[in-house]
Amino acid sequence: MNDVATHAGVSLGTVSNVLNRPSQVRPELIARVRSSIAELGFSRNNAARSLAAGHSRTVGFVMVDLTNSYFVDMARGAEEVLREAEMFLVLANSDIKESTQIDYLDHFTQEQAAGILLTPVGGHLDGMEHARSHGRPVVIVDNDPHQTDSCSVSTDNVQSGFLAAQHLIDIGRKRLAFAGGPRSYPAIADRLAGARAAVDKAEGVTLEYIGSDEVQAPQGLVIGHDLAERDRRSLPDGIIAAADLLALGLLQGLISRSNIRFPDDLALIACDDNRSAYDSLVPISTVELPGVEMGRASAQLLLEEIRSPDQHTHRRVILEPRLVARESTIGRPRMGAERDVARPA
Amino acid sequence: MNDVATHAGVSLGTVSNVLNRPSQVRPELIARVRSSIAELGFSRNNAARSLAAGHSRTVGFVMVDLTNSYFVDMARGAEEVLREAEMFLVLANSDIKESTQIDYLDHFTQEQAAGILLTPVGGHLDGMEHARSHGRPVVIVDNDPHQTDSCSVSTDNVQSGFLAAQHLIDIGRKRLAFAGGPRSYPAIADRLAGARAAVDKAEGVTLEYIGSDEVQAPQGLVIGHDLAERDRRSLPDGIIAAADLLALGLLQGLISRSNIRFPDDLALIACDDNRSAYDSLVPISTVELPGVEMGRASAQLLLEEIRSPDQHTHRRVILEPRLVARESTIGRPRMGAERDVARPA
DNA sequence: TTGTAAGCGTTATCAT
DNA sequence: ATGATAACGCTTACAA
Repeated sequence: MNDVATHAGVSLGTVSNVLNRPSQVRPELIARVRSSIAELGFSRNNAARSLAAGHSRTVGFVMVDLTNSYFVDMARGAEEVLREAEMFLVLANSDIKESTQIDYLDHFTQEQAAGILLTPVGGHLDGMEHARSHGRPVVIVDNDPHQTDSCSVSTDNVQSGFLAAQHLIDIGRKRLAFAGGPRSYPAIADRLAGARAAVDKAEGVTLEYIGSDEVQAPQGLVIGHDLAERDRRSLPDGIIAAADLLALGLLQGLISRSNIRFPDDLALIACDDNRSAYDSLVPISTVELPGVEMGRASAQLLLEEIRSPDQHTHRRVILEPRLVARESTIGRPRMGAERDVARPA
Repeated sequence: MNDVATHAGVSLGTVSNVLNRPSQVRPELIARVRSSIAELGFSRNNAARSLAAGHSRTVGFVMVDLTNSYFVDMARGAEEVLREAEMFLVLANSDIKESTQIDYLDHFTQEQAAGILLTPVGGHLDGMEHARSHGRPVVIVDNDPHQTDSCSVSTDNVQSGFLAAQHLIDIGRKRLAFAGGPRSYPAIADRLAGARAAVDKAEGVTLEYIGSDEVQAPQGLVIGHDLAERDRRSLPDGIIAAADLLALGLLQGLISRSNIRFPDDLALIACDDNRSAYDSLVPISTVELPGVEMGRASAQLLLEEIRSPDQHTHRRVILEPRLVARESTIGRPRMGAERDVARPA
């Protein structure tokens, strides 16, 4: 920047002003400085900026699972609002390891990050306090810690389960099942509770619980295979899967080992939407989590705290999920002359 | 750090030495300083470190596609070797947008990143030169620019296609098809060329090309549906899919609309492994890209250039893919008494 | 409106 | 082995 000043024949301060407060500089000088910058190929030094300013223009996002589109959507949402604020979002993969999460939290703290977004591994907030105590605002995402001195943005999992079950009830299903576990995981427990609430509210509808120790595709496949063995009368006519990969596996397990048709014989709906799983066979209905909106909301809360740390008061934002009905519950859109899917014979 | 020095009753320089060169400090003082650090809850300021040192200890990875496990594997591999070197890896999502890629490249440059890893969007290297000219080492990943002043790490796509086709030939398939496009995409063209090479080398084996404008699941589904319409004699007995999601769609399209059995009637193998797609139905054979190894290799090249910028000479590393035979080509492992899969009637 | 100069918290180079 | 001290390149008063 010194070189630029010399080259443009102005002082260091003026160059800084051109960069940060151009309105306070004579147009003529602005032009001169700008052309010097271009000519010299000058690039600002953020280390120096951060040191002088006391914080960087970077927000760090410590993420649990990069391969899940839900989280990537959050990153997109957050990036969008940060970009408007002329800040950058960088990601760190905690890879579901608590110690890695702490490492990155510390790293962003040392980097003087403007703020930190955190999807806590298994709800663990360790390391967050350290970041806060060093002046780094933190927003908890996809997790509602109920009790904490940070803002948080999460989704209403009870509502997810409720919407899913209600949808099945609305299309006339009576014998529902909720598939997925473990129930010790709050998100799962909440969804189950929501489903139960919807069922209890309805007349003559039952809810069966089918557990699993994870909610990935393989567990779904196993459940699907098990269901395929059942005699038809004991089969549920509507299933709520705790997660979409589980639903995907379940669907495939059932289709490959039975003649059960979706949604005619069985309607299937998932909670949570990892889009990568849906481009196939029978598009699965889902209660979609508002990933992008969550990202936006968290970035906004973060910006608020960054800009006015004093008058800022923490908030817990809970966003509502949205029902997306697809073929697995409402069947094919009636247009065109395509053959039915999932009807092998 | 000044506070620590005062608190421990030593000089600033000594604190710095305890942190960076403890071997040159008397054990007694080390202990004293360390306990002061703990007591004061001191956290280093990386902005200051980077400013003084001329570079940070952070490597930036500008990634095209976060939701693909292939790239996330690279991040894991790179992270592993960087961690040993006491450096950090942070990720930026270019989201397949060239302008975003450039933005992040500039950002990491300004941040004085120790180095940059780049999976170029559509092979575009714009912005890289700028980073280099400002002293930031860059390693190109998953792309072989043949001509450039950077190290690069890529996979041998021709070999991918070759291995896939050879595997089908080895298990006795004669009428092969290669599915996927567009051929203007180098990775696809190379895989096709490799497949062709294997076919040409074999006796009495033919290769059909089935194009598509993308290699995602929906295109696979369409191809699968089309194939289901064919009369059985004109059907290939072995298919190489240009990418795994394409293969997944293809498999599902075929299973849902025909009685074709895998691998009995048709053997299916994919190039490229996005693991998220494989936990289902018929596990699909694939020619796996060595994501983790690529990440490790790129980080190593980067470290080399970071540590000795002068005597460093650029290298192009090309890693070999690996055949992973699964059920879609070699059938079920013969153990246990499980029913056959994919045999609806 | 523009220039001057004092930090920001380290690293690294000197003496000691 | 330790203590001073000069950069590092910017931001931000404050002075002109």
